[in-house]
Amino acid sequence: MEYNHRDIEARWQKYWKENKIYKAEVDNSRPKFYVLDMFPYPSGAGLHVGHPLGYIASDIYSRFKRLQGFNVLHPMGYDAYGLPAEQYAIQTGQHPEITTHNNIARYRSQLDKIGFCYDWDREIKTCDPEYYKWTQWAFIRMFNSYYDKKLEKALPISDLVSHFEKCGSEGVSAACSKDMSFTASDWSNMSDKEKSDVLMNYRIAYLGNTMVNWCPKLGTVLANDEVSEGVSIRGGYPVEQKLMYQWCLRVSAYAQRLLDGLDTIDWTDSLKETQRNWIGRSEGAEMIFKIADSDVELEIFTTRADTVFGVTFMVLAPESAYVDMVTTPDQRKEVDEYIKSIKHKTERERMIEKKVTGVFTGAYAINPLTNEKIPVWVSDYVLAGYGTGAIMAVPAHDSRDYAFARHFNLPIIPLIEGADVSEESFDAKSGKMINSNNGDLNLNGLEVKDAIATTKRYISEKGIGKVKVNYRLRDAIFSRQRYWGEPFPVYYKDGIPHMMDENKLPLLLPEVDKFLPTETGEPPLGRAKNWQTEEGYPIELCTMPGFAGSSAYYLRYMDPHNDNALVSEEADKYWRNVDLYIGGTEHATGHLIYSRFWNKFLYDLGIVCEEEPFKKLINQGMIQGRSNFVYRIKDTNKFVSYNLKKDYDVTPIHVDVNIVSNDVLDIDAFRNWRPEFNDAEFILEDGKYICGYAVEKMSKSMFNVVNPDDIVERYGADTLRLYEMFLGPLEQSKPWDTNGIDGVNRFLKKLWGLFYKGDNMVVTDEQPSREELKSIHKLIKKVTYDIENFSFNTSISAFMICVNEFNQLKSHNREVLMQYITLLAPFAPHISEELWHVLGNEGTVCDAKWPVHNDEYLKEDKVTYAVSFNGKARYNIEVPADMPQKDVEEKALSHELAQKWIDGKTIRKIIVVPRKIVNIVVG
RNA sequence: GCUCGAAUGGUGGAAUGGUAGACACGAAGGACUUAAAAUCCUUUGGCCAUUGCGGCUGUGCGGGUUCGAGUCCCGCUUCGAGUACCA
Repeated sequence: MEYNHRDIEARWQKYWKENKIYKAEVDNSRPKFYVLDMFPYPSGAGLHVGHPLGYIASDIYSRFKRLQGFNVLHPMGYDAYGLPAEQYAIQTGQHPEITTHNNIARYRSQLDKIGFCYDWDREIKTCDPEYYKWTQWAFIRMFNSYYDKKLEKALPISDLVSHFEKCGSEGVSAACSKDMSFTASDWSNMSDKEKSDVLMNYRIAYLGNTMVNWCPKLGTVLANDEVSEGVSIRGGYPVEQKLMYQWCLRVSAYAQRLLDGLDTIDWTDSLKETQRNWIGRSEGAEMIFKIADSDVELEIFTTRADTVFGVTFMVLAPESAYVDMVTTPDQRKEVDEYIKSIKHKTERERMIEKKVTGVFTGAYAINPLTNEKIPVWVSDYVLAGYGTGAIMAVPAHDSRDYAFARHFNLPIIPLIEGADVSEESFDAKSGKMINSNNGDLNLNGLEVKDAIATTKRYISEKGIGKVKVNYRLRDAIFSRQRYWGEPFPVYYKDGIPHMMDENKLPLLLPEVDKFLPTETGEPPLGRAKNWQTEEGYPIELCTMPGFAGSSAYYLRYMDPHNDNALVSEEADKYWRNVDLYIGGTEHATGHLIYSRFWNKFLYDLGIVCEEEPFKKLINQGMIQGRSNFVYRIKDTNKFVSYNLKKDYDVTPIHVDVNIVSNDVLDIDAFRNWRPEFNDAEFILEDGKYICGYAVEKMSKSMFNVVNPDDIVERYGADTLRLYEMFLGPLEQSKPWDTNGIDGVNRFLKKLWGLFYKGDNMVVTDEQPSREELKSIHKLIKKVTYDIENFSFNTSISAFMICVNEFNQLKSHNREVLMQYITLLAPFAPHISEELWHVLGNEGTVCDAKWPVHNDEYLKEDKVTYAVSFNGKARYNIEVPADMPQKDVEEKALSHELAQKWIDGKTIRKIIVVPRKIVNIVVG
């Protein structure tokens, strides 16, 4: 019997599906293991061979854990809301739901062919009302909560209301947009609207006026992680800053916990570092600078409290509220003009120009340590969104302040010994302080580090500042002016937002005639008929962003059909959190922050029992495309082979990689590929046309997309799975190259050959030989170790070596082959399943037990030592494994070649590394 | 600019501080075949020697630690990823 992957794979996939082999249930008698893939956005292009890389890895690990006796939860679903479906809907009028469902069906059929062990009964789609009900529910809970900074957890907003009723804002330690101060009677005298506004300042999901990334081309707001270098990540359209009244999530309240939590989880250092940078904790001081001849006080944040003696001017962000407060009448016109000129520049333009601009406000501040009057300027290099939107400028020790001072001729005072500030600023945080003594506070001679601490202490005591920690992490903007997203469960009564009754969820996404904004510029939901509550109150027109649906999907998988809770207590207590999460790094500052935030919030509410959602995370590398080129001689239809092209004037042309094999062009296929190549002529080398190649992104336009379906059809899913893993280390990015796939396919055929010679089964039943046992136990040890370390490429090498050994030993032993098949089952489940039955087993290979190696079989009778002189290996000696060290040394020295390398010199030292090396030091 | 990561044959890549290049692809030669495919065998880092089967050299560059460094430490170069007026 031949190895026929088509028959085997189709048959077993059908069997697994019909018998629900991979169904997972809560089972308190067995330990759980939760393996999760980042669920895909089902794009119209379908899967290419790069997509399943991470899925194959997680599938191997899931099957491995299952064989080890764990109860494995391994689900899959779809992140179904997203811009492409909506853009497509705008162009074609087709409802995004239809597009999305078609794409999902396509993804599903592609995934099914690869033989994953997903429990498809747990499939979820974020656009399914049964699912997004819980996204809306979580939003309501966030609206009804505030964050207590002292207790470091979210609490019901009603607690805060009771506190206001009793004591006003006194003693409140809640995370808020801006500090507020009012008494209990102030509170009781407030109107409903005023109370609502005050509470908005504290809610975790709140409406706020925030500077947002507005993308005019997409007609919507974007979150910080959806923007890169001033353009939208999806589409690459310019993004500008705009003040808008938007729903936001108070992620910033969780900044410290998000930071601390990183120490408790097993993620790569680089990913943790990315999150740390994104959270951007900086310890410093907040200080007050009084404005001369005015009541206004400027509050600034600095990490360099030691440099106050060198502050020679202040700078305000153009958007700062301070600007209006301090600008003098005679400077008013100039300041207004400057701010206007900044406003209609996009973020991108500002960044590209990098020109020093600014304007004097006419006001002077007083340096609290020197009592000197220093000018207050406005400039766009100060950001409104960070700190207080105002800074103290120390040109000698900050390059931006330095550039500004140079440009506007402001004084520069060096504060660190030996710092030469004639050409550039001295930004280093080290050195001895100078010029820093006002009689009361003397920093001179101190190291920068100590000077910072001393100054902090001093300003706290004098009441001119306090120690403060700042975070770069912003609140997440949660409104999108789009159609294809979760509707907010919010209605407005007298202009005050109210949450809908949780029991009436889900609030279904309404139908609209077009997927565009209304004529009056309202979001597409403005087109929905009767978009109001039963009582006639209008419902929110924005929808939620893409990350809403993906923030808690891993919890829903635990209990996907529960209509009464996001996840039941029983399911949550059992499955707890994700033990292994596999996905790309691109979500480092988006999904992976939001999910952690969302989970921590639910943890505070007592809904989930683990504070971190993803215990271990592996980032699989990207699979790039490998494009092929043909070289057309200019102004002809003649193509010259790669190594001969230097003699001609040629234009490289992308050629479909599917008609190229090992860089050799299939000439007939090429002629048929496109009409203009029908009569193409070729200059060949050795009778072949060799193509050039380049590594590029995998995309249709480069003709380098390889579809997994084609590989499965030709070689089989098992070969695809093995080859994707064999390609290189999981976490490394690498180009797809179909050259070499024959190697793993050959391996499977060789394996098959251990069972069948022609049509005869050749499996034998005698006792396995010592060599066979040694070979298989070596493999058990290696493969177990490799899977645990995600070194799938090297374990496949080990499988190949073992098959070659069996072939040499002419080994067809049933017992040994059974173990081999079990080890291979995670990698190549179909052929393993088939051979498992060939060996006469019932059930499925999933019922097997993962073998454990026995060191007894790995013991050698004899050991080879490499004998080296001064570290340079010269010859080998073979000795009995249990030979004492002294005798090994003697044997090494008694070798016929020993004298040659000792060569009259004396032996200084002999180092014996057991079973490895004898190093003889001579000299 | 800052942070993190990487650099090993023609190619993808192996090497708990212990004989660098496992395994695979490709290439070359051979066997089988009328022929091709498939399969099997041999060779394959470089240089020299191959009627002496061995020698030298070699993991981006320069130092260091060590009996011994691809691996550890210091200083560079190049490439990749992330991030960026964050005070």
